[in-house]
Amino acid sequence: MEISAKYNPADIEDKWYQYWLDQRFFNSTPDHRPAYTVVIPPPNVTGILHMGHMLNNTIQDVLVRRARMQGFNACWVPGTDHASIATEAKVVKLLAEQGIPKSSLTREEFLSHAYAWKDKYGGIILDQLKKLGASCDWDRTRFTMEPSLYDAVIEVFIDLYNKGLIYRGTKMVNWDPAGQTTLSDEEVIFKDTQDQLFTVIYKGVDFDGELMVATARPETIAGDVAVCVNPNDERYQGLIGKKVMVPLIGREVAIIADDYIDIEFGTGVLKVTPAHDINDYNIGLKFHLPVIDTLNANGTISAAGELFVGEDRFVARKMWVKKLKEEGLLFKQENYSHNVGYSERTDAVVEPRISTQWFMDMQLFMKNNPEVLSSVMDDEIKFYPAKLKNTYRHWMENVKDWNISRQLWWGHRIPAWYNNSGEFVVAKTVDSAVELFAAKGIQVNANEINQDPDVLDTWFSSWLWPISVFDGIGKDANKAELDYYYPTNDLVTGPDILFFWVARMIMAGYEFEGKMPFKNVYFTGLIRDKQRRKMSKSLGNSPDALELIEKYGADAVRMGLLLCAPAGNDILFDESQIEQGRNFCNKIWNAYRLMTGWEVVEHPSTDAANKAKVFIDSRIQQVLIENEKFFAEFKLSDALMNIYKLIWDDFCAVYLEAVKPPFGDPIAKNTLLETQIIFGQLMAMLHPYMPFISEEIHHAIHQGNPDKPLVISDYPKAINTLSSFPMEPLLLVSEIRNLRNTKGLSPKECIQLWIPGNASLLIDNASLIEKLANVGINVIASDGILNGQPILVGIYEVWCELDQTIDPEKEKEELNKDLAYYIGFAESVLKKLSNERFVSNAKAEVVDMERKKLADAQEKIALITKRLESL
RNA sequence: GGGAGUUUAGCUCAGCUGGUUCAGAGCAUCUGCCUUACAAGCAGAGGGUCGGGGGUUCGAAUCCCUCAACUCCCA
Repeated sequence: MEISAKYNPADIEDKWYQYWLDQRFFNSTPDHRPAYTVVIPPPNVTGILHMGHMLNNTIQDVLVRRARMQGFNACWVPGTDHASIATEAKVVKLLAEQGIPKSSLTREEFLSHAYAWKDKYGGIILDQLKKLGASCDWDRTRFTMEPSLYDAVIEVFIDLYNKGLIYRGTKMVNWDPAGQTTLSDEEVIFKDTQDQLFTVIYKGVDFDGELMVATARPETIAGDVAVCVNPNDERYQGLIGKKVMVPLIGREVAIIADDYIDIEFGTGVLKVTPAHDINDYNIGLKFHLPVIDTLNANGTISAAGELFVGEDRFVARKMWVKKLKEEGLLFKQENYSHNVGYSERTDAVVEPRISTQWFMDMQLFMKNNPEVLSSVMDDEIKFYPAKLKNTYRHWMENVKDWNISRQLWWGHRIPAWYNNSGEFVVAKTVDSAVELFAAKGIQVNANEINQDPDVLDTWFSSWLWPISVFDGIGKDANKAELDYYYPTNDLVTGPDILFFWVARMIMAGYEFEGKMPFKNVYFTGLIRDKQRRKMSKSLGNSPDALELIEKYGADAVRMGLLLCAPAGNDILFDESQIEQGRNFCNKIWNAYRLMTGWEVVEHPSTDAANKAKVFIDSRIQQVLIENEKFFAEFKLSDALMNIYKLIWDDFCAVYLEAVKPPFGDPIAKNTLLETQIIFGQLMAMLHPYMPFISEEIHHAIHQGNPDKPLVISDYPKAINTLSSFPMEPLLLVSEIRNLRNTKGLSPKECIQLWIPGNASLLIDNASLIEKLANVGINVIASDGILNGQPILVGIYEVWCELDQTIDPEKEKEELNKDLAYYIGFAESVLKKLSNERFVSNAKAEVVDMERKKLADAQEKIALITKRLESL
């Protein structure tokens, strides 16, 4: 049967994935083995797979598959997040396109639309992850709004409220006029924005003259309740306490003084608008000023704004400017760049707004749970890369109360109940709410109280994820399962959700379980294009993830993504990396193809094959040892590169070439057997990275009937006792090939080589050298000198038969160059060694090493000198 | 405005607490090869004052100071 010279992943990947699923290899139930647990960062339920997901989930899969092969009870829990504001925004948009405004719908109607949307698109992304090879336990798939996880969120809210950690309060919050909801501080993205700074004239009421006030937001002038200067500002000393007229509005407001004012900024005069700026709000509190809210929830001017009522704030700004100009009240306008907050989800400019919302008391929370910070700082929870510890600490030490209520419908509804006079209780059901009212001495009927219409921040549910996926919250908690899988081992996620999610999972872990949620956090980088731009739809630089898999195969995509993905570094994506992955698959495929073509015969292995086996065994051990270290530090790219080189350079280029019989000849049965075992080991090492092709080869070399499929086979273990293979024989091979290249000799032409009798490292491996370099080896006396081309290998000088006469001048030139280098080198080492302070201060090993370096160099110098003399 | 980080070959990155001939890897490049596993390949080669300057040290890519450029986080 002819086997294709090109590896064809499409034939193979679906077959094995289905097989793994059918055999339930990804499923986990608690047993006697130690658990290895990963919870997936739940993607948005209606999301589709993009490059970031692929990177993130490939990393998780590598970790999970490796752990599974190492004998852990590996459990990777998949699932999706309801993504409150993101999903609601999508549904609202879709309905609007159908001509249905959200405001025309009842809560129930809207939710049924939202669920319909979720049922249609929900979980697509999980199926896409299967294409990637993700070895999740799909029976454990969870959704943050499914009943039990919903209940967990509600119970946690009630619990925290009863502990005094959640409160209802009125303060300035971030308002998203597009989503028409409040946001947490983390959901506000500050961006440098080009605006205009307007200098507006405020005429004096009880003094002659006027004040110049600089503002970027003239549309909020109607909300001015004072103007403020710095008490130390000489320009305005006489004016404090006097009054000015609010332009176009005609309200008289006082000139007050406060240290907060920056004398340097603008004109040194601030218009105080408590409803629309947090700093103004604080000044307002201090001076007991009224609050005039001139904006509606949707960002249009409210009746209190008096002018341009109903216009959007940005339209109104232009109208204000025009009108001020007309009235001669605009002194100047200039370009101005400053930071403006945007909604993470809707990208609308966020408005500061005074509002009554639910908050979590972070001060108290952190006081109750000091481990949240200390566990990370003390490396009980390890961050990779560790530099993010600083960021984490900084956030933790400055964290403000968490606004957890959202004016949305898609989410976990806040379990608070209000009576007609605005009093409230927090209870899971209306009945218990009635009882709680009664306990407070308030008699109400169930139909007299209303549940809070708002829902909770998405992150208020996902912060429970590592616990709630095991049903670990609440009185019916499945503690046995939780104790087995929790704390989870590794979390793989992006640094962009360090505060949103990682920090809060740590908080929830300690608050509700008294334990960390995970032991290690691996932060991936962002995927960017080759020009370091972020991937985005509008730039069109984001490749379709599934198309890539289709074109190159999942193994190739996985390898391409991981080749250059150290923790915390951005990935500069380029399709050529995936081509490298594909080429590697092809290389492996052809190694297999080579083996299938051999006829087998019962005779002993060749000596070259035996030597090659010693070589490859030692290399495998070396890589296993190195990779254990790499994995311990989450250096997955380095470990992969190590395996790549092991397979390509050591196995294919050296081992297979050495055991390969001459064309048409059969191979010794034992050699083939050993080759298959070695190939199998290599595939096992590769399997976490490239699961499909490794499984395919594993089955193929066992004639389709291995003891166990690779996915649950043992990961090869390092044996520390194996001695290493000397490098000299392969160096010599390389030198001979180089010589052939420079002299234009065909690789087919066998050339004779003379090796001195004391060069045991070379003589022991003569058969290997002969096979790889196509030479015939003759052993001569150690001090014999022959005609021909000398080659220096380590400290040995070997001679190569050449028909071509060599140019003595050129030869001398090269030898002199070498000589100069070694003499210089020896001198520097000698200088070091004759330095009293070096010998006394440096470690003994270092000094010994230097002595050996000197000895080797001197030997080489002698060799070169001898050669020069003979020319 | 505050904080963190980065700067090593054309590109992407390794080089841990200073000391293996330490200046490395992969890719790219160049040269020669259609050598019956693989041209998605084989063999070989050439690339760097380790951002600039200063200092500590017997010894600095590595530690300290300073300047410059870039990135991220927070307000």
